[in-house]
Amino acid sequence: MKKLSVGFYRRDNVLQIARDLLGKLLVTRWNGQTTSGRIVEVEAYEGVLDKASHAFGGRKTNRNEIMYANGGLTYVYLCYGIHHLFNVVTHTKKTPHAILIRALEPVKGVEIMLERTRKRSGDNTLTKGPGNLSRALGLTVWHSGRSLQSKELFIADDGFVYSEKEIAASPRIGVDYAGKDAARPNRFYIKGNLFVSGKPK
DNA sequence: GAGTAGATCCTCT
DNA sequence: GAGGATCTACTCA
Repeated sequence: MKKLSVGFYRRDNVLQIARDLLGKLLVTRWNGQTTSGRIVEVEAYEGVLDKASHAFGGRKTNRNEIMYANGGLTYVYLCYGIHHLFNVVTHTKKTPHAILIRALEPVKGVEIMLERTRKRSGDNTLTKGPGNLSRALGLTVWHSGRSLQSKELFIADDGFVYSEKEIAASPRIGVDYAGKDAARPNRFYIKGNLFVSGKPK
């Protein structure tokens, strides 16, 4: 198992990176508690060109300035006053691409996730959807702007790969306000995986 | 089982 | 002052 290098995040094709993240392990390690999960659903946000992105048209604020940093950082932000959404910043400086991690398949520390989410049994809602997965891994805005090269928080490759035919693309979720950009097929997920958000098949 | 309202608060205009 | 990259629970059938 090895950490993904910064070179992985700094490529220019955010859609390719999003697709490559499927099957990788997202690992958090704090307070002596290790939790990890395999990424099964992501959404790519194409910076200034994408109306659904916080950085559309070159918008830059205190909140989203992390998107303008070099790839390989986290960008966590609070949505609807309740949910923390975990993103990975990609590309290099000045190009605010980001990838939203929407769902994981729990691998390690399931009990810890249950405790954090106050659930009793490990059903498939534990890390289904960006709000849930952030809660399960203990991610908050406090972690925004951190490096994915640290030992507390990183994405690793354990050699597992999904085949091309297991991966599906679709429009993104919850971005209807983005006009025609809402129809972009920037969401990638594993077909038939129980932890992918939306309606189960 | 499906559809909808309410939660809840930070950020930007 | 409005609205958002969401989730849950409750209603109704």
